[in-house]
Amino acid sequence: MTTENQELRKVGLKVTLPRVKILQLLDSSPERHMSAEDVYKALLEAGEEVGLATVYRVLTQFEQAGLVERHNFDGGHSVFELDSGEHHDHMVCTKTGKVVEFHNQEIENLQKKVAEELGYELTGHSLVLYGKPK
Amino acid sequence: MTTENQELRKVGLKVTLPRVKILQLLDSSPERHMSAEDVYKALLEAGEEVGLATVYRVLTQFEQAGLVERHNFDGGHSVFELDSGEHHDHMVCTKTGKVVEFHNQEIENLQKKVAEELGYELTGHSLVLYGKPK
DNA sequence: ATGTATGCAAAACATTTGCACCTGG
DNA sequence: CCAGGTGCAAATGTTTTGCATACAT
Repeated sequence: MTTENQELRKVGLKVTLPRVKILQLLDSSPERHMSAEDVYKALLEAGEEVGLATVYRVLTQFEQAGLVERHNFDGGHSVFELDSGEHHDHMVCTKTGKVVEFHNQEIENLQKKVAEELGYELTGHSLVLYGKPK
Repeated sequence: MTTENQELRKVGLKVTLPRVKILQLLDSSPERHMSAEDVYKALLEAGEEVGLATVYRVLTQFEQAGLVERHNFDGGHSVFELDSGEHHDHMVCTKTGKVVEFHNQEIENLQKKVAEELGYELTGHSLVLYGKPK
């Protein structure tokens, strides 16, 4: 029984071919941040027959199950990445579209402080930096 | 000569009815953050005949001219707000959806620092905090 | 077997664009 | 007058959905 199968069962999803293939792909791809289209094309190239609609459905299920995170970067489409369990933010190269992950505890702390000064308990945040290579 | 006309001329845009109306609306609306659809509906309700395509074109021109800022919050559509000249980020109340603006120079500085450590020149960023009232 | 998942095509959105007509300077 | 702006409808790109078929348990 593979790791993927166990992960799927753990979150209450039936073990089906598309789900296993997509999970494997996200796990093994050198590019951690993929759009639904990216996933779809990668599977086709690997000779797997999966419908684009299924890719969307599965990724959404994975998101709800906490297996992946969905990010709405600029550009009109969402990107997905396996939830590593370690929180991080993203920096997007405006030239190549490359996504770099980073974590800065100082920024995290300041966000919490800002929220509290405004009278809120911070429950989440989205931080994306855009820049060009220097 | 109204303030709106002057602003349009200043950025090199012809003074046309749709542009003036949209600028007035953004200036006077109690809700500073509006989608293209919001603007379109508000104008219709005010008895103004403007095409949705024109709203999009005008808002895009305003953005390029620096009159408004476009934000891609979660939810699949962009929201626009008049550029007050003072940069700020947003905190969204997860309970009421209310949007609060804030500015924190320390965070701004850290973002720049992070980008540079990653080898990029920071050209933009998107920071949205989510929280519930305490 | 049987309820769920899938694939396909069509629908649903938000946004953009082509084009004939209208308008501001 | 005439370059540029507008309205409409059609095109676009992304994501969702309806439905008949295929699959997991």
